Amino acid sequence: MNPSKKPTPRNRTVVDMDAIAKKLGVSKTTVHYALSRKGRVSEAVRSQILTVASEMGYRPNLLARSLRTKRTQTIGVILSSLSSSFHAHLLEALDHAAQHNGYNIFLACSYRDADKERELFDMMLSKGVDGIIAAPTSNEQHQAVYTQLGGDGVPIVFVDRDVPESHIDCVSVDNFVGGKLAAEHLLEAGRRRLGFVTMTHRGHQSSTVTERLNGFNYALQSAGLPPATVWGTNVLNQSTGEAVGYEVMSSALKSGDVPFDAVFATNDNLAYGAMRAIREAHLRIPQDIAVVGFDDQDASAFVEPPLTTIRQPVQSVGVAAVELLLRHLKAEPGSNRADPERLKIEPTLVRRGSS
Amino acid sequence: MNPSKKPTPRNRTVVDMDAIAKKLGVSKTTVHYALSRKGRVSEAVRSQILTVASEMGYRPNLLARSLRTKRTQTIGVILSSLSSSFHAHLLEALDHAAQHNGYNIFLACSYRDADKERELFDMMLSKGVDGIIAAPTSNEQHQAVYTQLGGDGVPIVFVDRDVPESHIDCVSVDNFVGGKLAAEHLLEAGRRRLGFVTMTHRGHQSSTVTERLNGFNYALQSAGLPPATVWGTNVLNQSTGEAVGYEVMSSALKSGDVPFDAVFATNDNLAYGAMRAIREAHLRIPQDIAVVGFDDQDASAFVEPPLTTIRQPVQSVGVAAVELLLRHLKAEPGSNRADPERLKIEPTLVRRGSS
DNA sequence: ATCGTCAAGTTAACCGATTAACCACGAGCT
DNA sequence: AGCTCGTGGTTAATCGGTTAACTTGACGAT
Repeated sequence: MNPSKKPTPRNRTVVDMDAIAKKLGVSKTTVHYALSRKGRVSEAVRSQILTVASEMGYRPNLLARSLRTKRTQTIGVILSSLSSSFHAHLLEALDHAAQHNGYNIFLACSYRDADKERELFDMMLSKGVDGIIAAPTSNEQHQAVYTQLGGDGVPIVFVDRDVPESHIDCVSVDNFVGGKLAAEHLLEAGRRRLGFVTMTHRGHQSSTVTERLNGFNYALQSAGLPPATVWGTNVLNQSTGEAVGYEVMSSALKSGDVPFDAVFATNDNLAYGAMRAIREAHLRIPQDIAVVGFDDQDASAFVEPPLTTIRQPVQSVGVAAVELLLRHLKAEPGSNRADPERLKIEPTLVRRGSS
Repeated sequence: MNPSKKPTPRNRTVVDMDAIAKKLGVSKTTVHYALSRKGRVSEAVRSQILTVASEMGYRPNLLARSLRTKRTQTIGVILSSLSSSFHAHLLEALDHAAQHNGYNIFLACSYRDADKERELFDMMLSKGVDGIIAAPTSNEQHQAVYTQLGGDGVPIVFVDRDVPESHIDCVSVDNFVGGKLAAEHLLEAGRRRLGFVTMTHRGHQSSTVTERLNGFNYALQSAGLPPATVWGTNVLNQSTGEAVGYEVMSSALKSGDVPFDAVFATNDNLAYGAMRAIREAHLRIPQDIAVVGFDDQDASAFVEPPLTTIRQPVQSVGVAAVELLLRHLKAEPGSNRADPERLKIEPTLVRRGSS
């Protein structure tokens, strides 16, 4: 505002506890005790220190504190993507829960690259996070993660994807049940020729998708039907789910005779794309083809027709993950590591117009 | 896997540089020089140190390093929301650009709370981030932020929202142009009775919305038309844009006679909701009411009808913000702070079926 | 008068990596 | 022999906050 008056006097010297101590003629320790209201400091001295500290604009150096106390009040979060609706909501839930408990988030995205993911684990441990919440990208590297956990006593919690072979706690949605719910719903509505729309990343199908498919087929089998036909494609670049769903469904419909009367997409984005392809083929939803998605994104109740979908309780997953991690942080000293805790949260079916 | 064999021998003692030094009978300094390939170390000793380090599973303590070097290779990111599509994509772009340049992200969400935002700035500075990228929530606190910048020489870059009164660099989308594009497009299509759909948070309208409205009205005025009617509502809780758009449009249409032949929504989510309300009122899009959104979210090309919208080049914003910040980090020593750099990135109109 | 106790501070040693400054030794030169 | 210089190291201080252990003086009890 006022360019003639510098915002702060060229204060090149750092305001640390020594600066405050010197100014008041006391020792650094006393300043520390006053600021942390812990040790024995007279009320008079304490209040002086407090005022001087705020006058000088003292700001504690958390790096120094953490170096000594071995606590950073920071939790590392590693996700395979940040832009998807699911991950975005998950991240917000994690941040919210963390902040609520006095922690902050150190974030990194692995972009579904298992090597990068491993690097990120190392990086986070080096930076001193108190714990890590990660959505593991692939299963191949569980061994390494497992070792890391044992190695430094930094608790880890997996979210979204489980790694059954590891000894690491996990909070995830019950994807098998989700797939089963979708199939049961479609069967109930009289559909018999069911398709499954999905995608793989660099040749890798995520375990969540596999579980959804297993649950889906389990329900079909229980009804005496053969497994669903899987329509999918592999993507390398970062194409959107919508585009993939559209492509996959378009080519499935191009064959001439419509091979199914219902499709289950492994996420809502794929479903949006599939729905457009169905419309463009002049077929009606749900009369000709029913569509069920997975996620229940905000938009799903508003597309045309409103999308029937399996709701993932993202919020709950995030909160549960943070709470689980925090429990470990409090228990701490080489605690008697019982069997890993595997929290499975139930998804629910949301019936709408598309089925 | 093999429970009888511990993953790592109960290695309670930390593996630090001293441990390596002792094991080889050299000094800590030599270890450091070997590891950082900087000082004078013979090839023989260096390779020994390297192997021993990896054998012992040495992992540098970056807290200690940062305390000494005053660099954390970390940039703080403060956003007002994490779950919205725009913020999610922005965050991914920031993370990607940061990682690409050897930095990592310390994340915190302000939840549109200016007080919390200020706390977060403090927290990040305390934790020693090298710079901060923030989407400022409100304009009231620019003064404080300005002071902080001058105070500790930690560079700050604003994204998304500008704070014209501050002396802080900013990368944002040109929202005025965005609004103008939307209006010009609708006028060109022969629409004359234009509505503007928006929402406020806890009574506060974000400056981006104001700019979009200004640009919109500017175009109307240039065409000799009166300003657009603004249809909006205030939200306190975290209701979705879709729900708000639906509510607002429903009540606008309830009046009986349709007061407009086109609406411009300040984001695509609002547009999705508005479109549903229009459909439910048995009006046709675009024949009866044309709809234009803002963002160009992934889903927008796939909803029915495909949504005409103003595309925000989120990717570019993120990359530009990181690069701008990095330039400051490299320039550093109390550099001659010229006028703040204000990068405005042009949005583009994406014509689709809804208009 | 003496000892114990306690409040109020102080000293100094960390935490682990970095870095300026210094040292020892051998080769090369005059 | 004496001097310089370069190589390959070492020592010790430092970053800023924390914490165990110690000091000092006052006061009460014995």
